[in-house]
Amino acid sequence: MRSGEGPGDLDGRKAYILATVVYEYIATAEPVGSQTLTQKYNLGVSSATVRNDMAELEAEGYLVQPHTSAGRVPSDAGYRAYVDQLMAPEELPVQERRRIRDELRDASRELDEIVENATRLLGRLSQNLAFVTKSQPDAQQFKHIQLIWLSSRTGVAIVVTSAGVAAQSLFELTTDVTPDDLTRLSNVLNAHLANRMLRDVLPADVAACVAELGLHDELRGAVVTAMKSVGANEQPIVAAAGAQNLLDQPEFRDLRKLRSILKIIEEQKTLYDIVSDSLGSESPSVKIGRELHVDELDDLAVVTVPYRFGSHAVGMLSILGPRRMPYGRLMALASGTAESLSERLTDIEAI
Amino acid sequence: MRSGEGPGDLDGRKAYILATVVYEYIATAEPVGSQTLTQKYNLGVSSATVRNDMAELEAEGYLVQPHTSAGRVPSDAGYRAYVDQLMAPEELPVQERRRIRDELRDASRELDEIVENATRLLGRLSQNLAFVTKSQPDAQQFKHIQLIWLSSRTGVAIVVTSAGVAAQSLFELTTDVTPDDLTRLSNVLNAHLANRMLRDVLPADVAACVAELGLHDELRGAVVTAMKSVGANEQPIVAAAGAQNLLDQPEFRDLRKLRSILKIIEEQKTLYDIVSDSLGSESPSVKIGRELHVDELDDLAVVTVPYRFGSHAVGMLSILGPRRMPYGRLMALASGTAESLSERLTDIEAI
DNA sequence: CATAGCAGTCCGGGCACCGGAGTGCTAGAA
DNA sequence: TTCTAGCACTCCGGTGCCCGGACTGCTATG
Repeated sequence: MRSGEGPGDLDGRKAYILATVVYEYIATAEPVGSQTLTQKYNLGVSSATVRNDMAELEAEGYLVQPHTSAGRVPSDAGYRAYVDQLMAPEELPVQERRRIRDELRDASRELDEIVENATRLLGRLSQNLAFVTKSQPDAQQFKHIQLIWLSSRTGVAIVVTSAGVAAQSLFELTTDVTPDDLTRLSNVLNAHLANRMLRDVLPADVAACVAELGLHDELRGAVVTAMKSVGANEQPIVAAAGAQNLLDQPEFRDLRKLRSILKIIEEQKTLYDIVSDSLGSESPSVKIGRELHVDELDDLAVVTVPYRFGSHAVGMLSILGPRRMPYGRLMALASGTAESLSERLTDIEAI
Repeated sequence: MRSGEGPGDLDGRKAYILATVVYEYIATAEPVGSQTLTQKYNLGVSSATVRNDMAELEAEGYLVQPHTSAGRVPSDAGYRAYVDQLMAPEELPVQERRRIRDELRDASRELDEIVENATRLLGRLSQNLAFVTKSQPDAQQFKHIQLIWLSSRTGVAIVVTSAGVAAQSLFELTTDVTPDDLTRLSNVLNAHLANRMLRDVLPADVAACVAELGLHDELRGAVVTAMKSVGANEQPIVAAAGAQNLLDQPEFRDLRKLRSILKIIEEQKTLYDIVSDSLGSESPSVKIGRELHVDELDDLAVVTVPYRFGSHAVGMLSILGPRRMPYGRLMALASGTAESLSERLTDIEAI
């Protein structure tokens, strides 16, 4: 932090003015001037004084001016200070919290579908784009494997993990097996490996099980491949909902920008990258503008909160919207939704 | 067909003029005037004559004028006549056909993923929105069921159909079963029901199998539920790709329109409805403007072609774009992609 | 250190204007 | 008849201009 900058010099009035500018800009999407401020908010000083403070805040990097003789707009640093220090944290009204829970209640029993419903709900409530990312599969626990006999030299392996049924994988052998072989192998594997973390299951463990039954070593490959394939073909982004909400925001007037953003949403990879470093974190995080490290998303921001399945954080629920988003409310909304989602998922696990 | 209208009066020159107007408008997105026409195309008559013909074509409903003293634009009927009678069918160049095949070749082995890749490819090549719908699951063949024992009163049923592994369904019982019970029941079910059409599998059939082994009738419910759930939780739309391409078209200048279209794409239900009546059809179909019966999609059109898995048409590949789309090329492109996709899928089935 | 007043800047909406593209109609030629 | 040439008329849309409004920064003063 350079001297002369940073939170240190956010004394009472200047801090309040910064907060007010951010707040007002979030509400109106118009650059805010000193006069608007003194009129709408009870500052107790004149507009000239506010002007001086705003000039300082600009010099310190918290505000920027779109052009001379325009009002001020927050910079990334301005939003950051707002989120970290100035903003009053919001709570979700009980009533709304209940509504979220209710909406998630009568959803299906399919894991992905529940998560998807939560995402759609969040997209609708937040009036922004909501999306959800699953954590790395190797942070999942191995629960169960079932090898299914199809013909004497082919079969399907189904792997169940702590995140639900997760992968099926065809295999082909050069030697014959019987349905019974596969059943016995399934049982041995389950007995030996159940509840281990997936990343801790080594090919050698599998080989041991295969050898124990005197089966051909080929099967080791089939099983290992199946386990590897958990998550490999699984999309990191389960669902995204509410893209059309973004159009309402004035920052999307520019069609070219809109186009590249739509592309990013559709490709999903970039979205995943954005939240990937918060994956597994237990606390909400906010990224603003440049902090996203994606040129096209310069004036957007993302709020990310974890959700749990049982006791583990297994994924993140995020809201993508204009940098000028109501952080307090969206954070409360995301947290509330994630909480209800976690509860719902945990109910399911209890079966 | 009312007298005085319809293809009947599309004699040589007028038909040619209509075709040219549609062609030109598709290329330029500008209303076409009589002069442009005589200059760019070799009509052999003067612009005045063309004007007269165009006035007639307008009276007959094939063309419309955005406003007095503007050129003409095709109506739904105009496009329809173009597609059905006037347009020269296009073939995909061998080279392009090969490129499509190559792009699909090294894709994954997961069925849904292959289909999704094809959709993305089609979106990219067509520069429009591509999406894919699966046919009703009860048009699928039952292949295999596996009941997996989790605890003495719970388990998972996995149903494999001709469209690939399709559903898993948890069940809970009030009486105990052994892993062996489930394995035996799986075997009996497979022996009795394999290769039947899913819709022809009756609860009574399942009950017979359960009774044969002297198991509790509860299991019938579990199995039937699992079979029902094939496709129930499956999204009718597997993938949609290329929404951002739509932004390039001048017809999407209107943000409100764009917004409602995005919403429709995201919700998917409407997209499904649009193609649902062609599902299972063996031939390509085109729907133009009002024919879609969706107000918001008034000036869009859809091209739909079936793809096969083995010998059955199991889904439809569609392109959604402005009504002013290059029908010939897009139909060729969609057919080509569907063909390569079908081949690829059929290769897989051979395993 | 805060304030009042003032001169200066810049954006953006509104308006009038005009050129261009295209039409329909009528009268005359093939 | 059927086509063509010519003409008057219409309407859109881009351009340039102007002006009001909303700011700011600066300076002088309490």
